[in-house]
Amino acid sequence: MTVDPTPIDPTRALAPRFAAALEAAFGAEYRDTDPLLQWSDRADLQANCSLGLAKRIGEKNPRAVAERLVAKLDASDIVERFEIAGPGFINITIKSEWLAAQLSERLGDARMGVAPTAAPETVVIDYSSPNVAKEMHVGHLRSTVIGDCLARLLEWQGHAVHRQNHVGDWGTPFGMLIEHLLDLGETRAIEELGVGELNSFYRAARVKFEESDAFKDRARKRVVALQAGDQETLRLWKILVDESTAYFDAVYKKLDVTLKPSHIAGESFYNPWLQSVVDELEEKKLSELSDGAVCVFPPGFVSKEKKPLPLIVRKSDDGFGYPATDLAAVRYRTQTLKATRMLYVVGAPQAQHFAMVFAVAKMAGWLAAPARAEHVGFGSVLGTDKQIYRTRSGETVRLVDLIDAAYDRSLEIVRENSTHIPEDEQREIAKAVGNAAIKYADLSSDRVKDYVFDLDRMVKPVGDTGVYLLYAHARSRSILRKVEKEHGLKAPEAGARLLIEHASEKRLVLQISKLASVLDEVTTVLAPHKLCGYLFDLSVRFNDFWNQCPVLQSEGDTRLSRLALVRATADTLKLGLSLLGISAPDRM
RNA sequence: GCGCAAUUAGCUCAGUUGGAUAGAGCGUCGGCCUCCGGAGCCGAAGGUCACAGGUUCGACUCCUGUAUUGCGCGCCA
Repeated sequence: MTVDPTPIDPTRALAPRFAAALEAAFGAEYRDTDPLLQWSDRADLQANCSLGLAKRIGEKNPRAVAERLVAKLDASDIVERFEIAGPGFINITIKSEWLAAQLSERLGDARMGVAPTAAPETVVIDYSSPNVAKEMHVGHLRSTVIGDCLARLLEWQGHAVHRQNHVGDWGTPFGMLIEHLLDLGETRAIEELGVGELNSFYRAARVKFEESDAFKDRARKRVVALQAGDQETLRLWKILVDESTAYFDAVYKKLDVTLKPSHIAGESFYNPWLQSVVDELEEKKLSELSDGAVCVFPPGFVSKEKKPLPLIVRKSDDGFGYPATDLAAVRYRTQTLKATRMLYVVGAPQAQHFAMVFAVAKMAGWLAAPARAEHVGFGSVLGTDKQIYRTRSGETVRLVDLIDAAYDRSLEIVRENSTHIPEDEQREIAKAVGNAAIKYADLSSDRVKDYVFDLDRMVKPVGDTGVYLLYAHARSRSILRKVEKEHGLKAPEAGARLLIEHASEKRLVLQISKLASVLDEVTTVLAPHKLCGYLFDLSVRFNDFWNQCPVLQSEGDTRLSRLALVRATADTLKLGLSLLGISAPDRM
């Protein structure tokens, strides 16, 4: 006995019925016409295809087209009634019994009836990418949160996901960083880095570099030694990398992010292949020498005065720039990791850079169908003054300070509202609340736009916030706990009888039924904010149901049925939140 | 100068492939506790979808132009 992999979603269940009706009414060539099924605020669903069809058929009256279509529709098991409205919209009311049966079958399923993808891929997600010996700041927040969400989603759908943390662990700054480390002494340097004092470490090195010619000279020589593979220099470099890795790991744990040290494949990782990238480009006659630098001029990219825009693969001083590293990474990911989909979760300003890298990679044959790469760009984090988010003194904000601030505010709120919960559990809840606040605020608006970071707003337990969703979830769990304790009733399992009687119950179940198609859309267009919107709507409908349909006070089949709805809601919220990277406590 | 993106209610944001009356949240005002958790719910006020043209049965959505803002544009990553 296998569970029907067809999702509960009535738009999917109806799609083949429409295809058949379109063929019956207008001929085989109309079978594949999109019925344009949409969720509707005037009915449960609406189909908008009649208006376009009328034109194609040459029928003047779209209402007549709708009538012919409805006459051929065989869906009485799913649909209670079709109504033709306005110029020819088909409004659809779904049978409550059908919805109930669909949901009942999937009750208690860990995937809420959503089947894994039929076409699993190997997906590389490049995200977070902090710099070694440098503080993580708000700029890393978005990449980390968005990338981690996409990684969870795609993995859950059944894809093989490779998380790739492309940390900045190579390049000229390491000359001055290593020399500064030597000045401090290894022990003290490790101490400083160990407690996360990366800002002051980096800044001190920078100041010396700018103020002292002697230091600058040492730094330059050190860079040469590093690139030449000098053992002692590499050992010192490794100290910086290891200390930073431990620091990043602590931040990820704090933020509840799935990145681990093993996911790090930084710039240095690609060093062995940089020359061969250049060689291969030269062999394929794709590159040319321009002012002493090895450049590729991908077609379609022009700078000022219509000059072709180069991707500088090797600089005139023979050093490799980041384009070389990025190209080596593309080649590694398609050829070694066998990725067919690559996501680069990097700020929107780098759109042109990635467009050029991908174009060159295609020219070189490193990025060929079915493999494709997508730059998952995102906007800047702004302060409430609409300027780039900074501290009052104008410095960039440390990511850890931000997380801590959210945690502190959350703890205040939890202490105020959850006096019945012991203190150690309050702290755990506050961690979840703080992370929910930060992540939901980041994920809930269209990622490509800038967003305003407003801690006061995001930790509020009211409104469209992560905390509101956690509360809805905790309320639902509270009922399930209570009914078990007071009445000895367990949460209903698959097959339980569901009675959808009240309008708010139907609205709730319809919302639950959308999960599969929402998740599909979210991973297709890489838009976590659509999942946020879905979960917010679900919470609103649940709270409405809560107010209108008493569970514990009801009896018999009604109570069991409502319990099932509570369980389905709780499970859906928990699942959806977990895919966003947010953990939902059972009580708060 | 060229290119990319953005512009929707006082504020922060949604708006599906071009579909009916452009939706939420916050804030404001007014209601709902003999009721499972009030961190909740319901209602009201609030809009020339930046502006001007165009495409069509129909435009927040597509096209052109203008304005404003942000970001890119050969050896920093």
